[in-house]
Amino acid sequence: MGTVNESTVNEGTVNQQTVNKELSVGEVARRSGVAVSALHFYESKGLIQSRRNNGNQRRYHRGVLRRVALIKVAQRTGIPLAEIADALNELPDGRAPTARDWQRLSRRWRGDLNRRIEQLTRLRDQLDGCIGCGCLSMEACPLRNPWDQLGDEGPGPRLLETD
Amino acid sequence: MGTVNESTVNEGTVNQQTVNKELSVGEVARRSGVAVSALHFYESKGLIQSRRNNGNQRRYHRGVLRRVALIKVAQRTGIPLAEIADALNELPDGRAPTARDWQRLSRRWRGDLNRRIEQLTRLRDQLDGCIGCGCLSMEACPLRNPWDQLGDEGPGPRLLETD
DNA sequence: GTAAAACCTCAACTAAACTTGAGGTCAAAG
DNA sequence: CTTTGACCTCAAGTTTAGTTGAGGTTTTAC
Repeated sequence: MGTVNESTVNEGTVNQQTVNKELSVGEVARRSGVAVSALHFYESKGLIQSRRNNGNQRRYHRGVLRRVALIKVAQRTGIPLAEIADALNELPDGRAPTARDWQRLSRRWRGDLNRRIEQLTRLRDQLDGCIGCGCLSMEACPLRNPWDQLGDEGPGPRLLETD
Repeated sequence: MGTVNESTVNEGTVNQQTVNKELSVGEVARRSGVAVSALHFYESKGLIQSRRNNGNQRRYHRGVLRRVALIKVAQRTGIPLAEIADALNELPDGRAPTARDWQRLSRRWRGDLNRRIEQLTRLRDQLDGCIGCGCLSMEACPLRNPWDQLGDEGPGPRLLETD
């Protein structure tokens, strides 16, 4: 064993470049714009999966491209890999994810993204007035103060910060 | 030498809690919400300065509170410490920074912040449509594709990503 | 059939932004 | 005056997100 050409194993009668062809790690890297080492890394963190061919090389289902795409998108929104992994692991295990599955993820992250955008927007709106005018004192300035989250009653004004 | 009480050295006739009093690292930590170790760290990176008293303990000018405030604000906008340090080092060296000085910093960071907000907003606007509808393929989806920056002509559409 | 390109594993390194700990000094309170 | 808490320095550890390199195997191309 070990000398059988993969294409003999994997392909039926169809052309090489067809839908069913599995992807090598290099191909995924090229097509996704993510380094091979990063793909290895993602796999080690459970973000993507691969099967191995006869020679122990990774072979990816085409769906991995979408997963990687999603990972990158989520990262751009500022979500850490661990959370992305959690979310991805809630995708159905056996079957390929449906549009509805992707939508659920999308909604989940959209919330985070919205919160992040709001936070930054609030920050921006205060930046001029606040730093500019010189009111940026530790106790009085809404831009400042570490009690970012509402709830535990920190001293001082978090009027704008946390509304 | 070494036994003189600091208050003898530093204070005039005025009450302890007055304007001129220098702050210990612990006080700065408490008032700024930043850990002592972080203040040490900031100092090592040139973000803040202190003088030392007789016993080699740090004593801070009150202005440090504003600097720390600014550092935290800038960090929230996603600016790395090294860049914050650069910006802060452009503040006047001898005199205390004026409102105008702070404004200059403010403007500088406001730009970054705006760009970041725009990026995230664009991302959000595409997230539903794009992930939701299932168009998230490596080649065609504007959410995806690594050529984030316009300029070098990557293959494929970056219409929405980079406009 | 051989050489180059691609892959494999595993360990170690990088960078940012700090934190923790050890071992020792200083200062404020009783 | 002594104890306790605040400080000091310096080295090492932590987390996130990977990259780099050594040493070895597989695939692909001529």
